[in-house]
Amino acid sequence: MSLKPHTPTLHDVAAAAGVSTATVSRCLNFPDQVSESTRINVICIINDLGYSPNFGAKAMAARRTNTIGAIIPTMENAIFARGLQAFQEELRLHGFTMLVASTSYCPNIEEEQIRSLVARGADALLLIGHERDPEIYRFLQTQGVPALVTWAFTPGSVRPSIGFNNRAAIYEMATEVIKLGHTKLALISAETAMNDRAKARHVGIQNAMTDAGLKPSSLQFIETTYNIEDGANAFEKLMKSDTRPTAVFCGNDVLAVGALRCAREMKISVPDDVSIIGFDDIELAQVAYPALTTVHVPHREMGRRAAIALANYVKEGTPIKAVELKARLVFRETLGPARKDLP
Amino acid sequence: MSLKPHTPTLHDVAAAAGVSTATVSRCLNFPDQVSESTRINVICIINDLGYSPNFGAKAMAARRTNTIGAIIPTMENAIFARGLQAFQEELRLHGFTMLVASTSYCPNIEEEQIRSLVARGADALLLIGHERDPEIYRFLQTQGVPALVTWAFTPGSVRPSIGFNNRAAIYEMATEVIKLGHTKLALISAETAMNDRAKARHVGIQNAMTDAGLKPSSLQFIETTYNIEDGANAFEKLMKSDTRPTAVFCGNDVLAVGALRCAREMKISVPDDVSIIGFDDIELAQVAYPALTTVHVPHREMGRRAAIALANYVKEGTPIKAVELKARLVFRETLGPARKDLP
DNA sequence: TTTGGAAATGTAACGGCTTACATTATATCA
DNA sequence: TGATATAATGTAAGCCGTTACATTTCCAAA
Repeated sequence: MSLKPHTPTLHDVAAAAGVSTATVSRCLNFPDQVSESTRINVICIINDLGYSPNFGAKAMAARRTNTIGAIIPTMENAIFARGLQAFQEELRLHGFTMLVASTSYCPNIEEEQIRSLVARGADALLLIGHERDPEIYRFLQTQGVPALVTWAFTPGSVRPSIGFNNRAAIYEMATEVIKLGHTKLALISAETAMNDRAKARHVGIQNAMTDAGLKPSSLQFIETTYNIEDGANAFEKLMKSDTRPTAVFCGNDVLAVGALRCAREMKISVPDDVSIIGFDDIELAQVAYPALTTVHVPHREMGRRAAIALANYVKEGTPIKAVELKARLVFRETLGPARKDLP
Repeated sequence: MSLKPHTPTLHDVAAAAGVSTATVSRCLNFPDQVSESTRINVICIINDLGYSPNFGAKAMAARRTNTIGAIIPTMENAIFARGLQAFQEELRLHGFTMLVASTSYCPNIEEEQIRSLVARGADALLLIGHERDPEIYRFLQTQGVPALVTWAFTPGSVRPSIGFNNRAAIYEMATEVIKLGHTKLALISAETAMNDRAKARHVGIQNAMTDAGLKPSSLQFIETTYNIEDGANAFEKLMKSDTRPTAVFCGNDVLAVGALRCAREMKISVPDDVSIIGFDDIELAQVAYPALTTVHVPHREMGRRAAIALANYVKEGTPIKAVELKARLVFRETLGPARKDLP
């Protein structure tokens, strides 16, 4: 019912400028193919009329959108924001626009979003993690839309990815934790269904336990969604259990901060009574009190590299090479030696 | 150069199904106008072929996209995330899709994003705050794209908005602060250029000071960008000045948390030595230590209402009514009485 | 059997832009 | 000055859906 007051089109501009639509189009897309006088004239008219090219028509005619879609699990916490920011900035340097969609960690919504972005003409897609219905990969195949997986790097995976080895990273951290004398470990994880990163982290800790002579089955494991509140709840449960762990790994910093808050409320001292370990190293981790020991994920670097790879692929057809980045352990204040005086 | 393996089109489906394109189109958009046998047949073929309608073509033909754009200053902190989440959820209920773009608080980028979303066929736009180049409003006018302003409610504004009165909210908080004996106040603000919310908050504090008999000019005022780091830096500067304030207002919780961190590093006790007040009440505020006294902004409600208003406007032409929501003061631990023993 | 109307389907114009190809204007050189 | 290369512009055929309108099919009632 919106009273569209006839949006100006290329034709209107062309008519007003006394040139053909082709010339106007060239003014916009290949300015140097047009004589200066014509160009200036046309540009003025475009401004006067408030003309703006219709994206749909343009995409259809050019069979190219210069748009790359990014589908992330959530925007509600900063975990993906930084990587995405870098992704976007780099993309822009290459003349691409980013379209974001979020899935709330739900595979169905993710599928829907993928279809939506493809329909919108995304020239390529950035996806988080490998694990999804093969049907989706097939769909992308038929549509001819390349997809790059990031935030994960699984050695030997079929699909190229730019990310880090989640398993190895947490393995390293767990090993350090165990060295400090911790034997009773717990993990507050994201839901592992359709989440290869979460699975890898789970396995990584278990591997470290095995290699250190601990029984991996003794790892207390809670799956939850990714909110501060959830972290607090899970932590409380852990602390009230009769096999209270001395070190609690968290699937991410958000969860860890929730755990930290809960510890404070319960008057449990961190790290004296219990150590808490995060994952991601978002800003929150430094601000938390005590500051969070965590695994630093190279968000920006991942985003940047992904953008370059995708841009080059779309523009030049350069094949995408898998890149393994390194996650780094960051020791701050929430990790300490295991308490010995407990039962 | 991407080897598009001929994306299937409506024609392909029609040919394969032995029907006309119109019938296929109807199967998709008005299934009940098609006989069941035809429909099933067509749907199967669609799946086999992996057909997905081309958004651009669809938008052009239907002259409607069912897409509403949202342009926010930043995704890097959670301030807008929650409101947007609610916006999106509600939009979805009405059959609309949301497209987000962020501006890094830069007017030029905002303009660019507005044009981009309009070009992409957004049926309407959600904007943060009133203040922007009038040229942009004119552009939206010619393009026939309605825009709704949110996150702000300025009484008597020409343009309808759904938000809260930034000035009044902080006025109320400042009045409480002054009641606690604070006379030396400071404000760490976002840049106020082209940011009516920031301006309103500045004015609100000054109004409260005036009304309480304080000189508004004594308010120490620092403008900065919106990162934790910036909050810390600004706070440090304030604490090192020779007119050290006893209460520091922050433009948002992110800045406040930065200030808090700095205070900890400088061994300044909060709230004994200095009070810190945030704005927004994002999750961070509860997690901070000490927990942040702040102004609770009804993010979700704003998002929801905005979605309803916009959806109804686009679908039925229902005029958009301005709505004033209430912000609420949340007293936690970072606000205390002014210290009396200081010079 | 005929007939009228509803249901199902088909036809084709249209939407706004790009671009290959054709045409015209301008500059360059012998 | 005329021939020719080059720059500038124009023409018109798509791109892929939707939808008004036309046509065909089907069924029930007469």
